[in-house]
Amino acid sequence: MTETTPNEDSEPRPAEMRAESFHAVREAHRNELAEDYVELIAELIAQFGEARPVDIAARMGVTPPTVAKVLNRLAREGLVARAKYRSVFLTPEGATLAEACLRRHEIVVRFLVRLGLDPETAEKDAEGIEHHVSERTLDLFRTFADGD
Amino acid sequence: MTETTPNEDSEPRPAEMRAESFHAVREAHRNELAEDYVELIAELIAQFGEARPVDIAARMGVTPPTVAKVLNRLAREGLVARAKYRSVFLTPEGATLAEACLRRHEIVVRFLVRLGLDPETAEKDAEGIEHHVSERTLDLFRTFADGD
DNA sequence: ATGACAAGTTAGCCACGGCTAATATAATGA
DNA sequence: TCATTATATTAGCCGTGGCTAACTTGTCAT
Repeated sequence: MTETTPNEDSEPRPAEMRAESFHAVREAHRNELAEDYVELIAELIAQFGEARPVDIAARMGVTPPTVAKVLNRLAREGLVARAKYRSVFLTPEGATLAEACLRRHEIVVRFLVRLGLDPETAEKDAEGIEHHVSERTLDLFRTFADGD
Repeated sequence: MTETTPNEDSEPRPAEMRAESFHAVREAHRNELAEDYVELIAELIAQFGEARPVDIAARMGVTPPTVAKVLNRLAREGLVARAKYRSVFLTPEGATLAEACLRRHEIVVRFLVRLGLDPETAEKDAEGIEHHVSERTLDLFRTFADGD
């Protein structure tokens, strides 16, 4: 069975097109955590004037050492600035990313609520969905949320 | 920093509620790859009568050794059955999971298309979104896709 | 029947993001 | 002040899922 060509009438998506989709998903996963952190940091700063690892940990639902590791990566990637044993701040790039994420998050939540979902579940689902929504889809979401 | 919600003194979500959301997302991620594989294997079997690692690799966009590793995990978890150097098959549990995934995938795609997205992008986005949609949201998607 | 090629596996590397335990620093209050 | 507590970091473990290189097995044609 070495045939690579399906002889059925229903046309399945070509293998390399599929591969592309999964590539995109893996790509999204790599950015996902960074976006969640940056978004959260922005919120904490807005709320408390600073973002402490202990607060990040509580809200992300992980332990402080995990936060430390991730923050190191974010710092390495230029999204976050920090001094040892001090609070975390966003670089300009980090702030830009955070803003974009917040906007996208808001759109997804509003969309889901408009669709009829309770705000609670909407928040939860949005957390997972927001990183996998293309620009085109986001536009459709926004339009729909804004009143169709 | 500007407020993220129209109401300035609106309560931010409690920390542990947020943590719960992120927990759910991480949980989803752990199942995600398994679901994608099982779904793909089901399709390959339907199409060719068997699922070969080399075909899985091509469609997942990864190398054969990666496929081998993941298949080992799936076998350990009882989703997949296999003999060395032979094709892969689904256990009853694997088949059940695959069926559920295919259904969900279909619903998400139909929903996105109904929203106005081109089928191509719909497929891509669905690949990422489908694993993060709660039952409640899926119901709403189905309803919207089916008529309205 | 055998030799060449395709396919599958194993070994071994890496980065990531979880964790616990131990340590270092900061902040607080008696 | 200084001892205690709270917070942050480091060290070190684990599983996962990428990869390449090397090896084994299967398949097919001659």
